[in-house]
Amino acid sequence: MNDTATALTLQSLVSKLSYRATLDEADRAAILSLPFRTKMLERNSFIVRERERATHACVMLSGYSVSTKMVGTGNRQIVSIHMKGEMVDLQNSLLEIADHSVQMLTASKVALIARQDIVKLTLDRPAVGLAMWKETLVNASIFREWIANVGRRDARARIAHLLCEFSLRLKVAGLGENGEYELPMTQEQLGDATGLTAVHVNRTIKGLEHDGLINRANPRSIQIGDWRKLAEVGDFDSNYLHMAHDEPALQ
Amino acid sequence: MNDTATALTLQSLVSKLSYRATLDEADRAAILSLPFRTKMLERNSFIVRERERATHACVMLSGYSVSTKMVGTGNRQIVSIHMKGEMVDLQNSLLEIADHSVQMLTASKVALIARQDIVKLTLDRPAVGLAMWKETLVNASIFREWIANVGRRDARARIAHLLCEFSLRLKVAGLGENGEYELPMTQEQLGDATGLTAVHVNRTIKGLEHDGLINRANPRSIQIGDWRKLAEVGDFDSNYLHMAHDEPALQ
DNA sequence: CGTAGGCTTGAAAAGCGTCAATAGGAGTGG
DNA sequence: CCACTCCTATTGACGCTTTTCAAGCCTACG
Repeated sequence: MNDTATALTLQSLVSKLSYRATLDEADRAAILSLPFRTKMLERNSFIVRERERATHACVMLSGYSVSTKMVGTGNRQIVSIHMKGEMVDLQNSLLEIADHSVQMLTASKVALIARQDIVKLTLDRPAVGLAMWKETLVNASIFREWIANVGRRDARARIAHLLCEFSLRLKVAGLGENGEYELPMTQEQLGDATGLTAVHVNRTIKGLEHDGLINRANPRSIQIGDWRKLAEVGDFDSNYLHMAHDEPALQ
Repeated sequence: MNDTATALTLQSLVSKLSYRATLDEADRAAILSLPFRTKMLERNSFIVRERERATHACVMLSGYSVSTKMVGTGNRQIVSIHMKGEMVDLQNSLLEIADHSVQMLTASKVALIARQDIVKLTLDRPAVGLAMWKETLVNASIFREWIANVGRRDARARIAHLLCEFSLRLKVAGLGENGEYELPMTQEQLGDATGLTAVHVNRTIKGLEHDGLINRANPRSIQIGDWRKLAEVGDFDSNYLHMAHDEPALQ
């Protein structure tokens, strides 16, 4: 399972965890030697569904996925989006009963890691445990920002904020440059992420475009026309992403 | 500093961490011997403010506090509430620059623990690290539910949901019985937690009262008249709190 | 070339916010 | 103990943002 090809597979996880924590050689080696299996998942397929028992965490190797929750009225709320290199579903697997679903936005390749191997790694290499814990804390910080976004900003600011967040996170993931990127979601999904309807998302995006804050060659390709203004409209401050102070994406 | 009186101070933290994780005697002893100092904080005072450098985590020994974020328009969003026995501000202290403020709702006693002592404890006793990590994961789960609450439920459901959450959490903390408890916040603060205005919170609560879902001897004392209906209106399912299956509060 | 999913637009309704005024209660100082 | 003040709760009228419903369009893909 861990042949040369796949020995590099978890390198993206090592990089991710090294970003905010100090890991020594033994720590890195322990991560790379985690037992895992890769899996190709189709668009719209689920890694786990709310209320199911989750047994594996997974690392996104390509594509995008979202964490979602359904509410009583049948509406859906997207609570986070996951990109290449990110660990998904630690929450569900460590806490056993899933409190949310994880669904692919695009066809994606993932590496599955069993719950007990994560626990064992944490106990054997506490520095790695601390690093994963910090990742969880950063995710929690993003959740807090999303609560504020959905709770206290109007539609225009919510969308602008999300576009700014995407811009930075995609840049860090190597999926966009100069404020130019492909939106990873439909307008309906943008609505699910911002607590708006698809109709109103549409009107709001067109409004931002009309005002020159963004340009769109087609509905999904975003080019930020005026970062400063967009960030102002979206009340965006990258602090909550807890990126390194010398992060190139922040320059 | 750790005399007999204060040796029991962190017992509430031991209990909290033992709730979802397995800790042996050495683990418990290590937690109890954490260096700390206690502090009495006034109502409305801050433990830490957004963008400041946080150096200490703290354990709530009495009273209530909230984590808040300000948005551009001057509005405030409460992103979580903290009760007796809970660890606050791990996020801020481990990640260094605070992404939110923590403010007392009531006069409260807290125990302050230095960041480096938490890190050291994690590295020395990885099982304790795992336990604290799990607490962070549960908090993250609550954040996700709040995103869904604020994003996809109407005012009536939001308030009903929050009242249900309070009921369970206060019962677990020993601060309420039979769906009867004192609301730890004003209607303005309820609005900040649910993304509504104080005026609309007032109308909504009165609506719930009018329909017999709750009773109020005075504005702050809540008695849930019909738990089942209130939970239905609030689309409340306690799964996201990740309580033990045999938790008495769930019976 | 036909179909389905996503995008766009309009009109009307609903929910919630804003503004404004009043009332109640707890704490403070005289 | 009373008067005063501040904070919180309550209520009404009005307006605006966002939703809902409905229809048409575009584009990728079979």
